[in-house]
Amino acid sequence: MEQFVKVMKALADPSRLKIIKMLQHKPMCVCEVQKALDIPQPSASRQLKILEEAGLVTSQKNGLWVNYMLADGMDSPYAAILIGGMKHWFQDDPDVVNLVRTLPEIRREDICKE
Amino acid sequence: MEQFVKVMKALADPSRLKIIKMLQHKPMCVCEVQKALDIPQPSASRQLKILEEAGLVTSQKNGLWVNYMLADGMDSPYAAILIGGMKHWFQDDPDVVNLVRTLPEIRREDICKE
DNA sequence: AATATATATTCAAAAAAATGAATATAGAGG
DNA sequence: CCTCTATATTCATTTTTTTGAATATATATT
Repeated sequence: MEQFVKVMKALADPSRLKIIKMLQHKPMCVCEVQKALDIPQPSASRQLKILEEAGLVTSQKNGLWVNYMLADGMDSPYAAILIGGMKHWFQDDPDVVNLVRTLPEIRREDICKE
Repeated sequence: MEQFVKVMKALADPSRLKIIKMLQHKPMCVCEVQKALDIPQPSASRQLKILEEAGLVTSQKNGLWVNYMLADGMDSPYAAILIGGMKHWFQDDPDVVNLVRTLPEIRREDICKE
């Protein structure tokens, strides 16, 4: 029940939902998320951590970068069903539509060196 | 997305989860919930309201009593899938097991007139 | 080793949510 | 109309989350 509550809390936030919607399209590093949502870097890092601790997202280190991607939900039935549902939900949300549209332009090579 | 967040927040609380687990067995009025969870009456009322506003629970007035029961989720796909999942989840949680075991003894006729 | 960069953490302040106590409302019955 | 009872609401307080700013860590490069 504790783990379920953790998943619910992680998903009870629009920024984090947007992150998940973006990760449905491609893995992203912290600075890409930061840029896409136009939030400070520590904030992006924290949101991703919350999602990861809920089992909704996993990360993979690659040198200096950390790739965050959707979890498969194998270890949490709660995470699994929500990740599944979210594939279809919010497709028409204006914010999400916009975000996803700008996604191809968000590339770490262009963005993070500033 | 706003509605989804509301559902997540409603479910991010152990007391409210327990209420849902109880409602899987029978409709309950406020004072039954109050007694089952051993919480103050206003607290029971508020928790039920939060669940209702999230579309997870509906209510039906019957004279002085208000019957709360699980929603069918017809108006919210989010609520629907969570209500569905929760039929199977937490079945082994000690708190839930105990609660459900005491449930037959919680009857408004015996309890509320005090 | 020194520097640069992507990410993470800490800590204080702000915002949001939960709780308890008191009180209000609404319907039933005399 | 008055009272009783189940439920709802309000308000002040406390607890929990969130946020921003500053700083720390880790890895790559020179």
